[in-house]
Amino acid sequence: MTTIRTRFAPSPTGYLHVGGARTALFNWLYARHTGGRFILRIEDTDQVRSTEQSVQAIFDALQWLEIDWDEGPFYQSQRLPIYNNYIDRLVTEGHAYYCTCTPEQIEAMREKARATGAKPRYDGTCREKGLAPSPDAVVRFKAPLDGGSTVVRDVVKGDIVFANEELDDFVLRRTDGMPTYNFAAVVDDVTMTITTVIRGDDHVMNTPKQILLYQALGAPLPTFAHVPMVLGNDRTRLSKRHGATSVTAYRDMGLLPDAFINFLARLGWSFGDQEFFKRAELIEKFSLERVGKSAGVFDPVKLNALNADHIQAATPLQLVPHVRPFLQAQGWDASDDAYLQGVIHTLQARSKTLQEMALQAHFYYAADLALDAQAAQKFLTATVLEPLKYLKEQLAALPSFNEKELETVFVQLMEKFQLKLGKIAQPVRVALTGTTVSPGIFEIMAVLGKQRVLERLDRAIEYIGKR
RNA sequence: GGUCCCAUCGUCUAACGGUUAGGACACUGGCCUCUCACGCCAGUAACAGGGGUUCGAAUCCCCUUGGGAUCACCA
Repeated sequence: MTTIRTRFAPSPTGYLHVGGARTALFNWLYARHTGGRFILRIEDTDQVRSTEQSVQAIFDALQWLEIDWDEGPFYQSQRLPIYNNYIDRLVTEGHAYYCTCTPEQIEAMREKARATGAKPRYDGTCREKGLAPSPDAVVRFKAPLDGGSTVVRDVVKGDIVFANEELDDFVLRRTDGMPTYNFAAVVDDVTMTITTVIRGDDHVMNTPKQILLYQALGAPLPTFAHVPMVLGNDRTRLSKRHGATSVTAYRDMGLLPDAFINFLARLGWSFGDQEFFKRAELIEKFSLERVGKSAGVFDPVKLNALNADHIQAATPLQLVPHVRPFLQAQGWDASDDAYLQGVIHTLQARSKTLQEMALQAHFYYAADLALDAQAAQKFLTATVLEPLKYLKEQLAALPSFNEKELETVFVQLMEKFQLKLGKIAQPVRVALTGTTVSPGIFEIMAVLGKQRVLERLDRAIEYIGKR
């Protein structure tokens, strides 16, 4: 049994988008599942569109997703000698040839073909000329002229047959000396001994060309797995119009990386009825056989729901490093880990995103908490003045501040003033949080601690006295 | 337009010839309850259409329709 070797080969022409992330994920999962190797390769042969920042953006996104690679990153721009070697070999063996037709001539060819209703393709002008290398010559592949066909054996799509006459003599190396995508990808996959090519199904039309190249090179074919596209809500290719497509944008919105990969995995892949997967579970259960064939719509609502599940399933300790940046972005000093864990514990079940959690944590960190005018007006009334004063006294006398004891104090208070919990809870909530919506008041008090609670009760009592 | 792929609730999907077509998100109702959530229970909702094959089709075949991908010296 040979070791499985997969690769993710993005072109650095922008940030890593959702579809690319899923391709990377599937390759990574498959390699991890099979105990194979996952290779990262940067396809930067497009000199004008490739940028340094894009490479960095891809690294950042993969790092956030915790998708690590075993080999690379390899840069195609640094492998020119290798491609040139194979070009020479292909030319001497008669599989490729130099061509000096200009782009204008090619365009004219296509125009003519279109006019007569034929397929726009290279007409083979230089095919048999036996031209020598020159600065303005490209190298073209000699596509087979036999009326044969090339079949792509795809693990997710099944066998796909292409008539060879659909192919033309495509360019392998440009006049600037750079290899083209199909050629560089094949040479790399051959030399890196990639066993399994997993990529978006927008690449199926390239595959017969690549198979022909494998054959010309005398190299064994890898297994192909073309995974379906990710669509926007209008069933067209996902783009900016549909909202964020950059992976790191989801990080910044407060998604957990494990939730994001869970969502991405379930978009196109399934394991019975199971929706929730921890990372290790994904690795354990992933298989190419269970990848579906049809394109799926990216649903941010479901992504958030799954994120909420992952937030709930995590421990406060695990969430600390993920939540802290969002708190800091709000301007809070979130350096106290123990306090933060308490905060997280009370907010976990109420937050779909880390961003939401940070917003809801406002009252835990605001030094000079403002009371919502409407809430104060409605709940901080004269009738609760005495109960609040009593509460403050009782709490001040409490040796420790835990939920059980706090509850006991409230039971006594309710009895003494003949109040239902519903009548006193909201005023207390407003006093402590400034609003009418929050976690349970006992848990809040336990986290806030005696000092803050007493201060805030004081301020509420003061407020009532002034109205 | 040529070539190629795809087709189950609004969305993600299960089903691998025999099920009252299941689950999840969303939505609606109820329960729980100190607010909001969480949780629990219940409900609405799908096999694109037409032909075959078969005792029996969501499942296999063909056609139609609809959607998508791709047709570069981009990747």
